[in-house]
Amino acid sequence: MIFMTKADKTPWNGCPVRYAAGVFGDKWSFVLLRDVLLHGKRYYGEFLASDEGISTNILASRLAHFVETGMLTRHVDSTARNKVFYRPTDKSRALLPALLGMMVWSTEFDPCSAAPPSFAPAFRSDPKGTIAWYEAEIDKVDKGLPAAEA
Amino acid sequence: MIFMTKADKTPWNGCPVRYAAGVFGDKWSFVLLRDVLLHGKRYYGEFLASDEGISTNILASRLAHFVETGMLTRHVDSTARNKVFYRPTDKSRALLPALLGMMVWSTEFDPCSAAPPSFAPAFRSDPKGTIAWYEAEIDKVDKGLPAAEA
DNA sequence: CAATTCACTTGCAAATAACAAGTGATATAC
DNA sequence: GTATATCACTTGTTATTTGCAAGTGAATTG
Repeated sequence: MIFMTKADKTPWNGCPVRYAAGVFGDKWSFVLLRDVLLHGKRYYGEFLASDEGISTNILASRLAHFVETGMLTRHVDSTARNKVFYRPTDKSRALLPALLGMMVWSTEFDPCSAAPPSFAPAFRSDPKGTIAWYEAEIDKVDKGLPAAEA
Repeated sequence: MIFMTKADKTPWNGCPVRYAAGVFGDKWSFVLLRDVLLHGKRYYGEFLASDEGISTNILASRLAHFVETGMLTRHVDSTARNKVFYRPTDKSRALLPALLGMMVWSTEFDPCSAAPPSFAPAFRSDPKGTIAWYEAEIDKVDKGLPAAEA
């Protein structure tokens, strides 16, 4: 479990910010959420292949943590049983608004931002519509996955 | 600098999620942002006193990182020159929407959440108004601070 | 002017991350 | 049907980061 110190015997005793920090408060969780929610990645091998170069042990531990915390569910690919994929749950999908909000912030303050200039204005003028668009993309990806199997 | 690995020579080359992870993608940054933006804390001693029990070296390094990345400015208290306070900048204040979004998410999914039940509905029905309320609280706190001095 | 407060710094032990090299299960090629 | 390759991890080792305790020097208080 991320986030437990001496002064913090009870895991996070109700503070929402600390709860969030416990679930995804580290850099690799950020990029995994991006890959799942924004880039349509589902397979272990896809996560491993992303530009940041996460190492296999860290990837495995973060995926396990996300499964434990109900952010992802793990499935064996029924058409290729040596492959494994992870699906976002309602809980992780519900982070989309916050994640998009962070991205708007980054595009505003990162001088090197490579986000399309239309993104921040679009989100600001119609946040619900923008979120709905990403939700629909997630649905499309998940429709293309093999039948779920624990 | 947070977030540099072998495969990541150029700091974050444009990805907004990675930029965000580099600036505040660790658990202590989350709670410091909470303390500054939501709890009106400004002084080194106030941050140190928060429930989580951050240690002095980590606090110093995180504050320095926030100053480097333009999230906070450091000031010597002109009425007590052995005390130091940190003010949020426009950049950190601009994170309020994302931070509040995370908190809404936490209150929805943390079974132990101690957030007032009115918070999430209030934010959902009037996000701009809720954000404006927190902005105003920040302004109030900053008005009470001694004259800025580098 | 002695004791205290304050914002850090330093040193060290423990935890975590990064990297490299397996391992066992499944899948593909012949 | 067997050899090879692919896949999702584990394991082991080293490097980096964290956490804790104990300073340190400047400024303040008594």
